[in-house]
Amino acid sequence: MLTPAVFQVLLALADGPSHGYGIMQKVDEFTAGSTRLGPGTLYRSIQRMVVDGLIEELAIAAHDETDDDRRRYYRLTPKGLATAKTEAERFAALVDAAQQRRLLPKPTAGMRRRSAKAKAGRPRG
Amino acid sequence: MLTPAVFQVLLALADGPSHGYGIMQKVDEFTAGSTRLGPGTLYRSIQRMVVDGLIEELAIAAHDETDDDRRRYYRLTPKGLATAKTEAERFAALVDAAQQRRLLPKPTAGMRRRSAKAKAGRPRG
DNA sequence: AGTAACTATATCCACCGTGACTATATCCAC
DNA sequence: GTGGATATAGTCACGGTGGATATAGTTACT
Repeated sequence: MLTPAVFQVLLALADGPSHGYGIMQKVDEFTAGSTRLGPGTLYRSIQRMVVDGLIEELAIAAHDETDDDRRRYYRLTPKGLATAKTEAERFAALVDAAQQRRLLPKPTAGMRRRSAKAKAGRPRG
Repeated sequence: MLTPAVFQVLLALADGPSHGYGIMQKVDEFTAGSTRLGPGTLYRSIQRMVVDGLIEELAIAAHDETDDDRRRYYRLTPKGLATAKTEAERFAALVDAAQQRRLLPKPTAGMRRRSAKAKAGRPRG
């Protein structure tokens, strides 16, 4: 089982490569402030994840050498992506259990997911 | 933020009152073995939750005095129910984020994944 | 140019939840 | 009554978390 912080970092990086501070902000977004990822937890989690092969640091030239020198960019490894999927399924099972117990409204068709996007590119099958 | 163990106990009790060992088994069910709640964590969590007013112990007469004397039954308090709902929403937001990032298939209308076997779903992209 | 606020990474420490093991006792089947 | 499952509970080491702190580069404002 992943730690919450690790899962959140994986989720943030599933959008594309980012640096520590950027990860923090993304996590802030999709958790709507309900969970805050402090710097201590964040950077320690990143270090552990690199060691575990879930993420890898990008060379400076790989993103954009013109931006802030201090930034260190990371991206998901295939292993990290697979791990994120597995963990997401585990979470989905819990949410499912919560729905069955009426703790959450069951998702009805087209209800409150992001409404404005009619585009909806389906995951290519 | 709730600890994972506490949330699982709340989820188990959302089905109705149960005792410690029964809670353990229910958690085993809806997590499909992906998370195991050991006795140490379970009973300590229960104690904490009683103190915090999330659950309360039932008097023996309240359930069935004929069954196992050792069993101690618990049920959700209104506060526990509300807490479970809040936490479930937090989890749902994470699952939502995972879906938007293609880590999980999006639930399409009519395709309700309430049965556990829908797990694998579609061959990922 | 000076300075304040924000960006960015990193470490330290106390707290506490977890997991695994162990202990104890009761229930049920044989 | 013996054995295995049921049932509750305590102990202990491990480690993730949160918050504070440190340090320094960047940007905005005057």
